[in-house]
Amino acid sequence: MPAAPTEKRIVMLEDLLKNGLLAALEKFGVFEEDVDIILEKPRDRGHGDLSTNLAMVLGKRLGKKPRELAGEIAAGIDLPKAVVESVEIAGPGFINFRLAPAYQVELLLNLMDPDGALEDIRTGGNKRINVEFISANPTGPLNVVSARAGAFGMTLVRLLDAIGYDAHAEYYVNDAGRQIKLLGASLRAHYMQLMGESVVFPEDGYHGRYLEIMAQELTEQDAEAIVKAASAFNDESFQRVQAPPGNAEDWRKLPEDESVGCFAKFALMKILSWQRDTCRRFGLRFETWYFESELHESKRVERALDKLDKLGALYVEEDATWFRASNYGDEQDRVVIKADGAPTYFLADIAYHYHKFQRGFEHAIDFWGPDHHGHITRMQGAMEALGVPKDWLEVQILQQVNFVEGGRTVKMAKRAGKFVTMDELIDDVGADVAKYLFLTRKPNSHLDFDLDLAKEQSNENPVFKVKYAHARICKLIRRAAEAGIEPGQPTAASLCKLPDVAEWNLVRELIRLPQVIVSAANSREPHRLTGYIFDVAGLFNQFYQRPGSRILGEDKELTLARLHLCVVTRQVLRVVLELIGVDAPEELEVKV
RNA sequence: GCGCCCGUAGCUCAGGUGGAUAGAGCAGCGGAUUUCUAAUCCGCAGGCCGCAGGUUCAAGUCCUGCCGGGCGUACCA
Repeated sequence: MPAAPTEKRIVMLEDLLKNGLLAALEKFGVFEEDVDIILEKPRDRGHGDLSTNLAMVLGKRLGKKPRELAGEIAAGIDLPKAVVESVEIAGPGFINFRLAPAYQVELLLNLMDPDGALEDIRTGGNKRINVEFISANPTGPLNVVSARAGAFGMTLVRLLDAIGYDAHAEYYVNDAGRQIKLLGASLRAHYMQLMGESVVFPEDGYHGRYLEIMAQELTEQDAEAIVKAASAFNDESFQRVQAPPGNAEDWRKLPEDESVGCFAKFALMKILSWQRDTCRRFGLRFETWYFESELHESKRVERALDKLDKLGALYVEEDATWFRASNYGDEQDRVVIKADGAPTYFLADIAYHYHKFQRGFEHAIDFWGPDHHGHITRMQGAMEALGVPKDWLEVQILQQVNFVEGGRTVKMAKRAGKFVTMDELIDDVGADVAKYLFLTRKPNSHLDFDLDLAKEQSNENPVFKVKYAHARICKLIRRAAEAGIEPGQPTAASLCKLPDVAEWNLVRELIRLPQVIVSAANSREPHRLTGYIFDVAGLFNQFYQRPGSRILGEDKELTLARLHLCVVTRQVLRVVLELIGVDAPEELEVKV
């Protein structure tokens, strides 16, 4: 477990500059402990590669005009020319540093080196982090809201792995409680109706068309077919998914409670198989599918309750048992055992998260919908009460997705059975486009997803621009090979020969990759990745299209240098596309 | 009522720990091009960054109060 410094090479550069500045400050009687030197990347490239506001911060204290002070500091600074090409004064008193091209090239080559920049950012020490996302109720097909969660969760898992954590994707299945009974009763009612019996459809039952279809199937399936369907769940995560004995006719004849249970079991089995397949289609890989029913059977729910009780975090009032959530910042206390003796969902959730902690995860990240944000405080409070470290559970709220079709918002309501399913989305726009578009917005902003636009597959779609840039580079390299030029691994000698501004603009963007990955991971904002490769693709296109100059030209050395730049660009695009789970094609068919 | 999120160009949105002239895509207008696959590139136009105060050398960014929109506020899950 190496205690690697964050972004080693970047830090080295910053230390170099800071030490240089500190040395220059000595004659003003300012020392390290007096000042916090901040180096930042200027927005405007004309202002160099790194910049400090030091003179403005110190101006007042030293009784000097910031701009003059900046000049004096800059004059006294001594830095190796191989790293810093120039130090300039600008604006109200900024000191701007411009990096030497050779140094930028070194950073660029690190991106190609397996032990280079991308290894330097692996600072997580292989700590295990649990990332739970989607966890949709198993009462219907996954809808598009889950698609956004899937795109985010999976990308965050890969990002955390990229910075050296051991991230673990998990899906929590709420296969217990009232809703499952309701699901079973709804399916049973549909089935009975098909068999010519008049039954009252359960109040608050599920009206989705998928249940009618499922009931229809049941009228045709025999016991063997049902068992066969269950056998699709032969992998370890799904051991709990079993077909009920017999066939639908047998279930119908059972006493109502048992009958509903059989129908529920069947519905659960079918729906889980849909959800699992949809996740696979979307490129989501869960290490664990965690079943709520297991929590109840293993008595973890009871044990969590006992533990809370022993710690004095519970009390009884009006026949219900309450958790003292208000002691932990919640507005009020919360019920864990209802007056009728049944545990609440909250209690099961406490047991679930406590077990997650006991399973050895050093940190847990949950993605929740906006309708659950009110639960964060009580959940964290319960963890705190159980002695779990305060920041152990982190909850990310993913704001709602509004689907717009024909200029109007499509309202989705699961119980009303009216929603766009994730499968439909994948069918219509493709998994890659959907993933990319979901990842263009930050998690806590509402997202308007224009279905018409996404389905159009027109050039308005940014994902095509990025894929196209990648394919174009592949084609260029193939072309070069046909002409007898094999670029091989890029070299410093060659890259230093790049003559154009457009090329160096691209270089400067490419070498940001490690920082972009680190910041996207730590801020839990994967949208920085899509923004970044969009910019990389744009800068590549500028380089590619610059007037009167081709990449494959007469001058062998120049051609090689530019091909090397292409190779690094391709590498960067690949790394990021892989992080967001989008394919990087070697070729794209151009649509007219 | 209370809590959370959002308010930036006509539209959809970016704008790490406060920095220099607030950016991009789309839509609009005008160009480039006999392609290394044009799903491209260049230019123009478009902004009281919701409003009002405050903090400071410096505020789209931080603080307070409003206004507007979304969501939540169960002995449901």
